[in-house]
Formats: sequence, C-alpha cells, structure tokens
Amino acid sequence: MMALVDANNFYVSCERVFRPALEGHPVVVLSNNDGCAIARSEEAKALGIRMGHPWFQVRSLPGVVGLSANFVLYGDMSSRFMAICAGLGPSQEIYSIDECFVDLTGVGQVVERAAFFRQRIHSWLGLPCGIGLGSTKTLAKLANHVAKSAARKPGSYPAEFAHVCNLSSLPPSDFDAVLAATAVGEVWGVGRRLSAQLNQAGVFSALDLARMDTALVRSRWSVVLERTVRELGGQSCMALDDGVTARQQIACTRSFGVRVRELGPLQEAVSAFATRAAEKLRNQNGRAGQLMVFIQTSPHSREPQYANSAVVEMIPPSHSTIDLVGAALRGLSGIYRVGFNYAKAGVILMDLCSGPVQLEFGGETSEALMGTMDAINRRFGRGAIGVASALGEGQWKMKQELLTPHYTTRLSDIPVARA
DNA sequence: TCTGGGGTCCTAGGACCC
DNA sequence: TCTGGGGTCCTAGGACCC
Repeated sequence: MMALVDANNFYVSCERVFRPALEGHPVVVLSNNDGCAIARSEEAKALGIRMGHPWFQVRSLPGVVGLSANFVLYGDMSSRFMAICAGLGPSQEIYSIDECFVDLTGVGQVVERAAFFRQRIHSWLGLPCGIGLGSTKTLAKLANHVAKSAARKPGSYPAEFAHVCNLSSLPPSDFDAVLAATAVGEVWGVGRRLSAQLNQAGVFSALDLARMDTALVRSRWSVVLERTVRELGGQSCMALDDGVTARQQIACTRSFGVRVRELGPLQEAVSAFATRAAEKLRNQNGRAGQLMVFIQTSPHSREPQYANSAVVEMIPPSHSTIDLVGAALRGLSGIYRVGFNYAKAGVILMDLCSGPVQLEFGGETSEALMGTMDAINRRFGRGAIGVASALGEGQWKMKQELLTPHYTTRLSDIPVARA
C-alpha cells in the first residue's frame, strides 16, 4: 500500500500561514523577477489564471494579490511537512517540495491513520493537504487527485473521497467508476502530447487506458506508458526511491530582471550560478566531469535572436567553486556575441560522479577551502564569501594561478563544520 | 514594457568495434 | 556486378513531472 501526501497550492498556503488575511482572496505566487504565476489559490484558479501565466496579463484581474516568491520560507516549511509525513509509514520518498510518497506496508487502519496525519499537518503547520492511497504509486497519485477534486468540486467524485481517498478498498465496480470519471490526461505520466494521441486512438478516461493491451501500448507508444497501464491495474512497476541516490544533473539558471548586453554582467551572473551549483554539488558529495554554460535572448521579443551553449570538460572532475567558475567563464567567453539583449543564462553541471578524486595539486587545500566557504555561507548567508569573477578572463587566469599554490597556512588545520 | 526553474527517463540513430 | 552481422557507446531530442 502506497500513500501520496500532497500539500494544496503549496507556495500560496505557506504565505497564508504568515498572512492569514490572504485567506479567501485570489492569490498568486510569482516566479523570479515577478515574471509569471507559479502557484495559485483556488480563488485565483477560478479566475482562469493558469500555471505559468504571465503576471502582466493577470495583474488587472479584480482583487488579485501577487506575491514575490520566498523560496527560503517554502524550503523550511517543506522540511517540517516532510518530517511529519515521514511518521505515516516505514519509508518515504520526497518527490517534490510539496509532496511525498509513503510506503504503508504493514500499517493497519490506513484511512484513519491518514486522516489523523492530515489533521496533524494542519494543526502543527497550518498547511492543508490531501492524501491518496492505492496499491501502486500511480494509483496513489490518482487517489490524491480524487481526494482533492472531491473536496474542491462537489459532484466530480463521491463526497466521501474528499481529503483522504483509498482506492484499494473499493469494490471493482466503484473502482471502475472512479477511473471512468477521470480524464486520461489526469493520470500520472500522461501529459498533453500523450493525452492528445490517446484521445485520437479513442482512449479518453483512465479506465480506457487501464483496459488497454500492454503489448499494443508498448509497441505503439513506449515502455513508460506500458508501466503506467500496469500500475493502473495494480501491478507495481515503480519502486519507492528513498532518496539515497544522488542527482545526475545540477542546474542553476535564471531569467534576468532586465536585459543584459555587456559581457561583464553576464560574467557576474554566470559566476554566481556556478558558485551556487558548486555548493549543491558538494552537498551531495559529488564532482562534475562537465560543465555547460548557456546564454539566450528572449524568444518572446522581436529583437535579433541568439542562443548558444558551451560544454567545458573538467579534468579531473571537480567540486571546487574556483574550478567551476573558471570553466563557466571560459565557456561564456566562447559563446558571447556582441549586440544582443540577453534575457537568460545558466550553468548546468553534468557527468557527475562521487568519491575521492586525485587533484593535480593542492587537493587537500582545495577540499578545506571549499568546506570553509560552505561553512561561512551557511552561517552568514549565501554570497557572504565567493570568488571575485567580474574580472576579465586573462586576469582571472592569473588570479587563479596565483591563488592556488601560494597558501602558506595549511587550511586543513582549520576546523571545518561539515554538513 | 512584462512570459519560471528545476529535474527524470527513454528512444533513435550514428560512430565505432570485431 | 556482387558488399555481414552482430555488439556497445554516445548524443540529441522528445516526452514527462513538479
């Protein structure tokens, strides 16, 4: 038995915990630079505001409140939420910032227990959530959709499914009725494209999909969709991922608040992205074998368009902010072109590996230096210490060469707070 | 004027090998 | 003129998720 716990309109709900006056108003939380809506209250959804809806098209709607995102707050609320959810069953997979799967193997009275935890999350954190129960992850997801819909849209599903829905306890006819009432596009793993293709083939509901021949699904679509079909039928094909596996990619990318033309500000931005990515990398105790840097103009503007990326090999694989910032700047210098209004840039670390890597020189020094940097930034806030990289490339290279071999104090002798 | 920022997995096809 | 039959690895692109 699997549970899916999902907080409602998570970012908006977090804001409302600290600003109860927002209750009942259409509220959206906005992306960086207040570009578009990334979370919406029920009232905002009722006004027709979509996910990713540009703020400038929304702001004039009556009574809409737009809030700049506060990701530090959401991250903190998420940790508390996950900690409570972890008590629901023996193992947990944190699937995203606002939802987790919990394996309920061996747990009794699952519906009562889920309702109790739902109440606990509400009274301890102030966050509303829905809990779906099913024999597979896909069914738990679907049950969660039912739990939320039954609460929000009376009549969509039987009212007793509101807030907590257990699909695995239903008689077959009731189970089929729920699947028949669910559009195929609501099924986890079926997006817009697949939904359209399935409709074309006469498959409209989750029940239609569940009844498809698996061999046909595999040959005409993919093994991914075949797994979904099997999971709808109660055959578990997706194991719980308890989070010990490290990420395979680390990305830091942003759209700029204003257009950027000059190399200098791009260098600063790219340095900041590489710095942040390096921190994430060290958090999972990894090293990157490749770094990709990209810059692009706005595809929405009619100005001359340019987008390019460069991949820089890290030999040997590194987790050093100094190496990664240097690589990002080298890549940037190769792709930067004069005369464009850049709207976005980013750094992606790839070819990640873990474990000790023999550095060419100063390995121990680099290790301790990065640990010290992370400790300082944890204590005094992100960006408290970093590398000075508004410099031109030539100067940068010189600085790097000067820096690394010239430490006279053994930094490894300085105690370092480890995460 | 103003349009997010992360991630995952799978497949097809080309390069290369024996 | 006639031109094998595998295998692996890598990459780009497409689909999906939140």
